[in-house]
Amino acid sequence: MENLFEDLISDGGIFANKEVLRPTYVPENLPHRKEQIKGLADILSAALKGETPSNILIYGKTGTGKTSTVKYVSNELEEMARKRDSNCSLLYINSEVFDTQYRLFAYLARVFNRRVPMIGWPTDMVYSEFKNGIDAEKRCVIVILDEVDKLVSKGDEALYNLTRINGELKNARVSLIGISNDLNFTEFLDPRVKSSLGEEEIIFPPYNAAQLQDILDERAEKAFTDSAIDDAVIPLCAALAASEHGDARRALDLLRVSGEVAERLKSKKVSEEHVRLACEKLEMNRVAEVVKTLPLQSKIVLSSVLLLGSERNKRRFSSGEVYNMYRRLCTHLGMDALTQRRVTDFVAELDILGLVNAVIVSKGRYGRTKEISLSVPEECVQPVILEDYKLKAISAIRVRTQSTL
DNA sequence: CTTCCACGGGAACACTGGGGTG
DNA sequence: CACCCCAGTGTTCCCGTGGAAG
Repeated sequence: MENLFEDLISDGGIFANKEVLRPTYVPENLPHRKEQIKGLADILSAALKGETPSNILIYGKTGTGKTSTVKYVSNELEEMARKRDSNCSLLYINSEVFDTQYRLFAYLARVFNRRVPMIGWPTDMVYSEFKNGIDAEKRCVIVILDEVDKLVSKGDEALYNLTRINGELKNARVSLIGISNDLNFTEFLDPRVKSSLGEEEIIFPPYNAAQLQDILDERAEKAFTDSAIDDAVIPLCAALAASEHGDARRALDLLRVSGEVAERLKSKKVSEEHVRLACEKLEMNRVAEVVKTLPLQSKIVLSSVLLLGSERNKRRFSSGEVYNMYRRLCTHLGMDALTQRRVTDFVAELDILGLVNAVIVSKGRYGRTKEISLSVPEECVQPVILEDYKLKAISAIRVRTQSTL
């Protein structure tokens, strides 16, 4: 009797090491980023000489290698610091996780062995705990704030304090590296913060198709077994990703999923067809993932658009229609409806997430609305929404409205 | 030019989960 | 223990505004 897993683990030998294709993997060679690596290293080398490096601001869209580059350079720097016995450390902080002033300082204070609760204290107290903690010995600390725009969206006080902290320290020195997806985010900053944080700027331009191809080639070498992929596969992945803002992460995902698809289809080789399937699958997953993590109210708003779509034979609806349907849904579900104002915010969010398309149109004499339409296939959204146990009752509405047609 | 309706910015408020103090 | 302080989040309230049909 053959074991159930026999087939599944004796892979067709497509992958040699799949980890290489994961976004968290930091390669030892980053193609087409020589300039940025050198720039970063030049600035940070000051830390090894016992000076304080300038603050750095790093710009670039998603998947342009910002995080990988910074991590790579940090590793090198830390290694050298260890060799030379200089007290210099780097702290990587994802500002999406520590997205408020309080949380950021509380985390930093904890890193320097101060006991600080994650909520409850006045912020200035947390701040001075952190300050005392870091100043306890002579050292140089480089704080890396990834996705720094997320932190700024809730006020720039945190950054303001961080950029001024050196003036209050006796022993330690702090420099900052801010990483941002948004090229314009400094516009909302206090000018003092802006000039201090942006002492040095490094830009990561999107990769073009040829560069993406180099990246993929390099990784594919390690990830796949010999001649497991068709010659056309990598150029295709590169081209598809390049058409979407040159996102290397996406290109790598595409390549990995293509391989997985081929594996599942028991194919010996990854072909162009597999890439196309992978592309669809990724898009489906993306939508499903986004919908799943939506807040409850937002799901209801989305359902309203969905229901309107199945009730009338239209695709675009005015915000009034959507809001009415939303109220109906809420009463049906036995929950309190939010105000129209609030719902417009949800619609705007859904718009940004790309689940819905909303355009402001002025109907002259008859005022102004947003025309809202679903911008992803219905069958991607519907099942995911019904997964939410609080929204099960929606399926009942659906049946009823259809039978009244 | 008026008129209409929802858009969307901003202030205010409510609530939560934690602190310290007497 | 009761009580008030604090940051953070989600919400409502208020209101000025845009812009084409009438």
